[in-house]
Amino acid sequence: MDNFFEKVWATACQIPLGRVTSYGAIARYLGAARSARMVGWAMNNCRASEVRVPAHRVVNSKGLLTGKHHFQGSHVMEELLESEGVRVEDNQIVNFDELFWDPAKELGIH
DNA sequence: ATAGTGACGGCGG
DNA sequence: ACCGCCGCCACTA
Repeated sequence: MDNFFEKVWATACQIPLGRVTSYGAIARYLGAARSARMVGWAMNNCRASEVRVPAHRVVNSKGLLTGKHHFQGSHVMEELLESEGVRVEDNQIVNFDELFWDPAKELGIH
């Protein structure tokens, strides 16, 4: 439907395995710096997408898994991250600053 | 049409 | 460094 959602999904799909990013980073990359919440909404709507979106690699700026409740299970998000080598401790990604992947920095500033 | 809410983020106290 | 308030945008009651 809306191209914005597809952009968010496409950006999320660019996240390398074992790396993570934040809603705000994606929002900035898409030129909608003040619409971080919309990115979250797009993630919520990603189930409508025909493409599998690694929404578990997207967290808030603090590396907190605030959206895990929206997954099928309450701890699926953690296990997915753990299976990719990302250490999660009490809804908090360990070494978040080191695992952080900025699309604007890696893919180029829009 | 107005008000409240939310997978966020930045700024001020 | 921690806590709280405000701004943003789309959706729902």
